Amino acid sequence: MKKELAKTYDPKGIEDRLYSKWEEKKYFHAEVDETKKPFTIVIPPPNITGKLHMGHALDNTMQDILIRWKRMQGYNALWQPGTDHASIATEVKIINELKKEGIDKHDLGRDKFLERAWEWKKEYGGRIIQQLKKLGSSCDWDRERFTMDEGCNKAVTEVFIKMHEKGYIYKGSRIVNWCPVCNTSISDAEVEYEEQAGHLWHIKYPLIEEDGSVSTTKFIEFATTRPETMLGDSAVAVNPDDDRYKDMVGKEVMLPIINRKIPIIADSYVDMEFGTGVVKITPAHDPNDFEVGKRHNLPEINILNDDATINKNGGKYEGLDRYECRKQIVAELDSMGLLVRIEDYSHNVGTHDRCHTTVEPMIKKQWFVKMDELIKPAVKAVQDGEIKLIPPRMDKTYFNWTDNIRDWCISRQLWWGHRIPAYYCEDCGEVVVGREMPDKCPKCGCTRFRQDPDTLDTWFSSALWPFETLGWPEKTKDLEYFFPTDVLVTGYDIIFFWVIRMIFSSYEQMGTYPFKTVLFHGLVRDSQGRKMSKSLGNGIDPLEVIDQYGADALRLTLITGNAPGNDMRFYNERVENSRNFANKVWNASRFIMMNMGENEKSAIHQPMPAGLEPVDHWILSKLNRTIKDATENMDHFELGIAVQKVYDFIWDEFCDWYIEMVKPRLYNSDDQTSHAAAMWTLQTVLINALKLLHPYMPFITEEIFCTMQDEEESIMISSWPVYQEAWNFAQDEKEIETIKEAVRGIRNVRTQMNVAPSRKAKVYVVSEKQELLEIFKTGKLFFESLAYASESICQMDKTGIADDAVTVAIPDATVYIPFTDLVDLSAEIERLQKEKVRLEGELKRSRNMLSNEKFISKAPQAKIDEEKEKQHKYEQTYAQVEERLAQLRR
RNA sequence: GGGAUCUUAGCUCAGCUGGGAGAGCAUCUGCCUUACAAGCAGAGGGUCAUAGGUUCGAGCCCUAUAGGUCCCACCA
Repeated sequence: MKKELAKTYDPKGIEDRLYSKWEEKKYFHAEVDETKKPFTIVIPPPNITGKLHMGHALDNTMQDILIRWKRMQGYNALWQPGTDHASIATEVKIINELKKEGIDKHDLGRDKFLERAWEWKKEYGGRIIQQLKKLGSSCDWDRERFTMDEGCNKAVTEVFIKMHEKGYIYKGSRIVNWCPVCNTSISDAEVEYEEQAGHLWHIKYPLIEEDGSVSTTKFIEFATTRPETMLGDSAVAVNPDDDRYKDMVGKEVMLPIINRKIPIIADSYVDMEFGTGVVKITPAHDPNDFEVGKRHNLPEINILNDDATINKNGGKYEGLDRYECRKQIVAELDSMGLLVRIEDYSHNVGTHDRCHTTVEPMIKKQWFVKMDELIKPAVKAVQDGEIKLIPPRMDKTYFNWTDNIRDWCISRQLWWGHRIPAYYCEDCGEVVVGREMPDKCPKCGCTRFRQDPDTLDTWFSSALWPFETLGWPEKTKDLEYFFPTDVLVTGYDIIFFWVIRMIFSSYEQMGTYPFKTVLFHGLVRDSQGRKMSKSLGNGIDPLEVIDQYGADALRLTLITGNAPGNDMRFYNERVENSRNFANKVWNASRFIMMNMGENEKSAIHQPMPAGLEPVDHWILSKLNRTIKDATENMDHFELGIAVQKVYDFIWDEFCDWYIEMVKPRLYNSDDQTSHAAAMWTLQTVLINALKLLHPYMPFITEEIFCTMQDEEESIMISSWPVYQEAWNFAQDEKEIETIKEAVRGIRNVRTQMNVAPSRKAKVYVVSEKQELLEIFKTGKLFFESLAYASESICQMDKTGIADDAVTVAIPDATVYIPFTDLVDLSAEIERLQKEKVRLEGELKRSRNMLSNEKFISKAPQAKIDEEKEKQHKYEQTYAQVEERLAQLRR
């Protein structure tokens, strides 16, 4: 069979065609099959707001590699895909879209808003899926899910109810991070701290005298970064061990402006070293103060509305924005003589990671998940190694989270998301958690209910992803067969958001952990090591890279030279190298196909023919080792190392040596046996190498595989190569390495002596070891061709070799090349004489220069040194040339 | 403040359990040799951050120092 390939590999057209073929043939689809072992990966669902970025490309390439590899190994491989509703991210997008149309979300109303959101989902939800397909992802698209589809909604409701029944979900009053712009509470993890220049206002409050009057002489001084919160102060605190204030504890101060008497309390939270050692306590607007307030039973006075304007508790300041209020309060305190001084102060301010508004700590009624019990099995899983994190150092990050776990605030004041299945009795306020609106109130018997307006944190549904996608809460066959999944591939940045929550949710609901291994990757950064971001405009669009270089090149680039969990830099030169490699593979294949006879059957299922030569054994042996090593590396999730080995094998061993070595045999049709052996080996090695490469570069390998042979219809369902003893030829391997040494040595000599490529020399291999000479004799043809030798003569001693022969030492042997073979004697003498004259000229010039007093005294030292060095070099070369000339004239 | 991680060739990075210092790009020198110039053959270039220690032996283990990055917490 003889087929032609184009001269360079052009991925355009090929990729889409092959992907359609795979989809049509249902290769990605997995069904329960008890005769096979399952291998399951569940995709980290990309946001429906999303466009494929480099992080996705990396994440999904890694998953696809694992899935394709396991599929080839005979596993029933399922890659479960889907998308995430991403509540706040999507809601913000839609709000912005509405804003452009001049519509406010509240004017639109909840139902209409949700209609818009679903339209959004319909329009953009599929976009990223198309992009994943471009990458070559072999997901089972028949099973595509969405975190807010009916099944997931059922799962979420079920989990909420069960956890509520068990007491893990409760409604509580807590300080939450409140975003006044998004009008919602946000989790700790969504708060970004920014260093901001601010001020420290030193303020004093007057003490209350014994007789109840406000002192005009005694004050207590403290510092604050947020003077406006004084409106909600309910105490002033000092450290109980602080001698300076010991006698003041228990007394009261007068809160100015508001004119409220508040106590001076002692609490160890106060740091004596900081400022004056006094802190004002505002339980409703500071998390620490909240805790202090709880300990001392202080009133929690909320002074802010949800939009961060002052509420009625702020008295005359009601209605003002928090910053405007700050200004006015400072001014008023100043006018009262209570402002001591203002200090510049830079401190960390919490901001909302989506809109960068400064978050406001506020007391709110929210739904929480109690974490202390739930987290225990999640800790144990990693401690006991039941879940392996790769790289293992991620354990530390993991435990860092679990050790400092706080209850999880799961309610969000958003519309787009799973609505909380809690209902409030309109009459008595009784809370009923259930699958649907209750008929009547269990407490007062009335029938009027309203559902909790809040939705759940988007991670609540993501936490159930590994089992809800397989049918839970129904008891499905899929669930029984494919769950728990095998590997989770994700970025280390969402260990807490997602990984931990999946682990405890799965353990709680399923009684088992959701996966056995978590493979982490790092961030893809730009060429300068910066995060790729929209605001910097330094993002590289994976789709553009695919368009320019092909998906295979992109995939290879993302995997090569990167270790698990490490960040990587991305730049085009690296992609070019990958593209070049693709082209290399393409051309090697093209070469092999060009040499296949018109009606020659491919070697794919042919047994090893007789007459294989040592070179053939050598490359089979090398292939065998590559199969073993690469597979072992993949077993350990060392994808970068594995593919590097395949790359090196293909380029360095197969292309640069083996193909060159067999060329003489291919071009010479006299020896049919030798020719056939070479052809079989070429094809066998290529096909196996393609298979090793397929998970990394699925398109090009498939295209070549299908062009080359008709016996199998796709490489992606072919079998993964297996190491076999029959392909182990340690002796031949060693021998060929010796020949390579010799060839390299000869090439070196030729380069150093500047011998024209067209000039062929006689080569003598001299060794006392008869076996070694035999090896050179067997490899005669290719040895001569690689060493540019006209003839190679193997002998045990130096008889007949001229004295002027150039020597190349290799282990156990010496190679001699007659000098006159390499260089034309008279021409060389002529060249050397010319060189001698030139050097004499240079030396004269240099000597003149260095003996010139003006030059020595005025030129910069560097210049002089440089000239001296030059002179030295000339002198050396001159001596060499003279010696060489004398030698040649003899 | 706590933690993690990094510091290896000019650049970007591999280097798995301690024993050969490596790749790609860049540079220099030859080659358009009938698979590939997106290529071939060669070359130069590194006290593996610094200082100690453990070891027969350290890029790899330990301690300290310096610098970079990231995460967490956060003091009014």
